[in-house]
Amino acid sequence: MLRSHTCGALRADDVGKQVTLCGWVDTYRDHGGGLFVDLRDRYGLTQVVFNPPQTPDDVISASKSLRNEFVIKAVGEVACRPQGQDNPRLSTGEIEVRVESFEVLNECETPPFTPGQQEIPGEDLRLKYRFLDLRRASTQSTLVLRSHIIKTIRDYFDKHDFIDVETPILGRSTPEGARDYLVPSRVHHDAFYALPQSPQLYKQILMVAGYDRYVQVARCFRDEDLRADRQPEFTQLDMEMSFVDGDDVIAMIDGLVAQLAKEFCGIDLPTPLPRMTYDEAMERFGHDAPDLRFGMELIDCTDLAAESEFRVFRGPAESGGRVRGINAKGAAAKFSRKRIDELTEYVKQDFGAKGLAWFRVEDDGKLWSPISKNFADILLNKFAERMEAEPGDQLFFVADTWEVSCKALSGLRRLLGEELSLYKPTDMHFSWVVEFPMFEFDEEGQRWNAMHHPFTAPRPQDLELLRTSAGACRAQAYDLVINGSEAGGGTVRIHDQEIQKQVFDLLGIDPTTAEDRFGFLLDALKFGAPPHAGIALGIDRIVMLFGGMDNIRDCIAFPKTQKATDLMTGAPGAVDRQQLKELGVRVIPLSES
RNA sequence: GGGGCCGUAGCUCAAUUGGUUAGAGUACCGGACUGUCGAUCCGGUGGUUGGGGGUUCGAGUCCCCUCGGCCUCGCCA
Repeated sequence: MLRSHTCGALRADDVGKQVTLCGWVDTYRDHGGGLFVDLRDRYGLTQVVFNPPQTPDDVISASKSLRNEFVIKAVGEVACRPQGQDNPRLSTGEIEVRVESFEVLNECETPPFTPGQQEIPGEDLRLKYRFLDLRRASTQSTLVLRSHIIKTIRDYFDKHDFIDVETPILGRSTPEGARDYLVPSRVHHDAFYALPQSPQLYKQILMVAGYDRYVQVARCFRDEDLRADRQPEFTQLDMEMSFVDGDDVIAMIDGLVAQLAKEFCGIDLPTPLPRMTYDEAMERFGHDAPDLRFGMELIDCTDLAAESEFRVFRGPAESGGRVRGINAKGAAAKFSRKRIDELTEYVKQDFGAKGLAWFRVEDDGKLWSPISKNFADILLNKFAERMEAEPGDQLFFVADTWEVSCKALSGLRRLLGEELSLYKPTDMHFSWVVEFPMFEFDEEGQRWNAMHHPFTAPRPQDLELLRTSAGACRAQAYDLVINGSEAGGGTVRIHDQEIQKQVFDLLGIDPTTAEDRFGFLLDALKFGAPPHAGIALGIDRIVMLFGGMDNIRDCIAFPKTQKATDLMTGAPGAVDRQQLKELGVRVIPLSES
């Protein structure tokens, strides 16, 4: 060991000890006669002092060459700081190390930015020089948090008799779900592996194999466009249980979430966590992962809209659409016409809404709007009553198809919730959304798609609907929602071949295709598959939410940019012609593709 | 593929309606200073305003193309 202590270890108790510290020069203050260095490692900062009489003259003059981010080893005695010169902002602020000798372990070129500086550099620079960015205290504490969260999760499942089984990274492409990352096979011309989107099929196989409680911290890959909370490779806490139903899985995760909340937020979370059906979530919030840190629920006014002469409202109301509104309580003064125009543009551009209607509630309780002349007074009063409008409120309405009204209003609700500070940044809310639809209709392909995946079991009482009305069929599926983010999702799996066949049939997967794609799973189901269910949690998102971050890149050591590149390594990059030849792969020029 | 924001010194930012030699803080270099902790003080280096084209007497500023970063719709569970 080159060091006797870390830079976060020393306290007043250690005064008088001879110590050796190693670390990076976080800042230095040259006083001519002497020099102060804040020496940094991942445990903290300790002030090391190059000053007479403890520090010999030649050592002091040598110390003048120190610069930011030099790596040094300093030997000296721990001393109390002079009276009144404690630094209460440092945990080591009562002491300092008076240097007797030191060694530069490595110099540092003038860095593009320093981890100790006040301003955080642009994200592109941080990603290019990730090794510098990762030296910053805040990124280090995030990765420490991540490590601790994962340890808590692992311990929790270990305590509950789960076993950790690794599954392959090189697997087989399944056209379901997201776009696969492909890896060409050298040995087999014209054949490709796919990186796993999740270990879904393997964990079901493990259930058939009798490993009735499986868990894995699994890296997953999806070749889709990125978002603030989506990376092309990400980490799931994947688990599966046999001889259980959905409630058992939910209860198991409830226990885990309560422990995480206790340990990392200091919250005593009552369990079971609240549950809401998908249908209720869409009706009340317009979203399948509603942010329940605040209210401002969607209120249906379709019946009232149908009574109006206003075509914009009456049209959708009479043609199967919906007219719904949200009430921004007491916020009318905060919405300038310009801001309302921006919000209108937002719902139009992002969700295809035709517009955004709005009313201000006047002091006399009457609704006022540029469009209010289109409504009889008596009808306006009904709207006001339905919306629980009080003077000073601002109402927004979207009149459109059910789908557009959900998307536009939930988007608006999320935006306004943040803008109007309807919750504290430290608030945490955990809940479940359950009973998702089994299928969603793909308008383009004019066919049903699995909402989760094709092995999701329908609710027992909905088995009949598989034949009669697929759209109404609800799944034994459940999503964990934290602060309006989908933090995880799982299902009870089909273990009955007959039901599986029906589902495939509905999805338009014929027996030959099914056999070709999932034959191994169907085989396994024939050989004594126990009832099983499971879930996968998004570790990155959970760390992001627990750490109060708004961006998934900040809790991943080496994340990718929005265009899925790594600015540090330059990945993805061109490869040697010979490599391609071995793989039997030829690149089509961009102009031809 | 669509929409939006951004790109000026190593870094963080400023620059009036399109107007003279593009500034500040910090970093860096040199000097001063015996206790600082965002040290201070004095001096200095540092710019293809992301790149290309255009409009104009004149472009950091306006227009077009392009590259890059971020947010978002589509996509994705």
